[in-house]
Amino acid sequence: MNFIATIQEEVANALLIHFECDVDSDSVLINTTKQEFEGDYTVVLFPFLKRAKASPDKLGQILGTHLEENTNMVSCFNIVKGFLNVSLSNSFWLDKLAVISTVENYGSLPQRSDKVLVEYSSPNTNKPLHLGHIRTILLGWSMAQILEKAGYQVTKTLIVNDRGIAICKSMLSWLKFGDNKTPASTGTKGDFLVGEYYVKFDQELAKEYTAWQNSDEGASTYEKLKKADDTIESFFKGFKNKYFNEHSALGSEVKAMLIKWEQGDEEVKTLWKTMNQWVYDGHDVTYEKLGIHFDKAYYESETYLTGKEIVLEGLKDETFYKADDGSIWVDLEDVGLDKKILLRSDGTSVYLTQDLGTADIRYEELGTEKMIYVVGDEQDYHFKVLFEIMKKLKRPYSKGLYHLSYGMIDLPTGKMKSREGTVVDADDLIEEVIQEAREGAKERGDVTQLPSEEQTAIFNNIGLAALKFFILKVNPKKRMIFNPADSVDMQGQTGPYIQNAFVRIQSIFRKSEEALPAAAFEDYQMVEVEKDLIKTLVNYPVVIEQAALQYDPSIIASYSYTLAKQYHKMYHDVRILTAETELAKTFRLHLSKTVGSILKSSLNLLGINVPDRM
RNA sequence: GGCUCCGUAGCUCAACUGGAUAGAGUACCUGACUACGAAUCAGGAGGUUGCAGGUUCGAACCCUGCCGGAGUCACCA
Repeated sequence: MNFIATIQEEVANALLIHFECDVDSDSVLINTTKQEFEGDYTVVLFPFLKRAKASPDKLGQILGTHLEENTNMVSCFNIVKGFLNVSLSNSFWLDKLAVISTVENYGSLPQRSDKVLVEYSSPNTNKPLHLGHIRTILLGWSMAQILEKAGYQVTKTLIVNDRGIAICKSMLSWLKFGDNKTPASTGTKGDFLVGEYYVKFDQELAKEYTAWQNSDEGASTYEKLKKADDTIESFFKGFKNKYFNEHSALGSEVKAMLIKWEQGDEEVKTLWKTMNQWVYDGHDVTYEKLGIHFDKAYYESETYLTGKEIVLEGLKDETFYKADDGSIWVDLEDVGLDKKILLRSDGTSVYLTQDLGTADIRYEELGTEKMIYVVGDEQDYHFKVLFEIMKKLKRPYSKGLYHLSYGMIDLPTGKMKSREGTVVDADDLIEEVIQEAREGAKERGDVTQLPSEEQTAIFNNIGLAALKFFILKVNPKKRMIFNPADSVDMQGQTGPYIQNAFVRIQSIFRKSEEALPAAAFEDYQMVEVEKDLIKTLVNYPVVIEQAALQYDPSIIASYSYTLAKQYHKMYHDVRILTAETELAKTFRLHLSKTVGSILKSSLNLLGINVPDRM
């Protein structure tokens, strides 16, 4: 099947036979030939010139002739400036299409026994999901699909940060200012309702802090602790944490609540459960709208204790050490990192503790030796540390850990900040793109006769395709800029553009009455646009492997765009149902059908569905 | 300040991991619907790849130094 490897081997063979050069066939670089030149694939000759002691033209001539004579696929070749361009024969490509069109699940890689876990989303239980979450969710979902296609057994998970001081803030705030309002009583989505009280807490705290700054105590603290270059403003900005921990009335109330929670206080736990459930219900609605789900959820509240045990064990076998105040640390200076705290002096856990526990629990339950964390790049350091600790603890899965680090999404106005109210809520954004799709479709009028539920499904489909493709087409590592005002495009390099190619294909098959004849078209002489499509189809498994290996869905995104683009061009350039000959028609119908199924398959890897009409 | 990442057309992104004249989309200008769906196709214009050196047959990519931006360096998560 892999003819590229065959070409590489033959080139290596020829070098050995004709020039006594022994080269590894893997090191023979084969590129797809650029559009401007004639040929399908290109052998780069430069690396062999010195060793073969031959000019590029002579070397190319000999290699090309060798390929012609020793493979049954090369039809001709040419040499341009050190590049050997070879063309594969018409029948070679026709064979490829015949095979691809009959293979079930084309593109799937052989099944492996490896189990992989993908973690994404990781929400807090005190606010709604926003644009940033959308990127993890889409990346995680897509990555899971890709890995499954690449043969892995995948479990999709999320970790919910359901405990800690932040959650207590919204709880306390609701108790104080909530008037017993519930999602049901107000008709507000649960995550938004809880989010309101979380924000409210910060506002009240800010008020309290301002008042304190103007009090005698505040003034004397400033005089006592200010540094030479401090202004009043800069001082109090820097002092904020300390104020919250040592002086704030609200602060001490919240901390008291956290302690009650840890002690299992009935009243606090009940409130905690109730409010968390409001948020989960809200988040579930958002996930549902996005068309994604999880196989299993983990909760920090259920894993942090295991984390503590791991830390204590590590202390026993001296992987970790205890400081004078009783806090427990790990020293990672031998691998170029810092010392990190794992357990506070009062015995409570920190962020790292929880992740240690979660990983162990997952491994025990699922046996996944590969775990992929889809988390923003602001946590690059955290994961470096986490993975090093696991190595030190000699966990069996420590070699299979990967942080799929993605860049933050910026707005044209700069960074999103929840405190400044510049976040884009996921729900709003989803509604917006669907609305956009709705208006676009209404204008075109192709679907307006359909029943309204069907229309709604189509609009959702198109809007989400636009949004998902827009985010997934960008390399995850890169920071990206998102302009919600322009919302998302539906033309050009977009999700709907690709969907449209699929819809056109469906439309053809609705119109063609006869059943598709058998794939007998050996004598058909293809035109360029048709061959280009087959070339792209042939590449599908390679692209999947690459995307899986590099943890990068954007590779799939650009692949499906290329395929759609080539199809649109062919559709425009040649007639299908009214083709010149029966042979051409048969060939094009088979080609169309295969392109359609690969478009569907590749979009599916991005979490995008294809409609039959739009 | 230390460490890490980033800088490509007006804008949003590519570039097969060191290969040919750096490609797409968008916006702008032109052309193509009585032809299988125009959410389409074709053409034009748009670049000193932040700057300066270096490495080699060849550099957006590797090395060095600047300039600009982001992240991180919490007993926050």
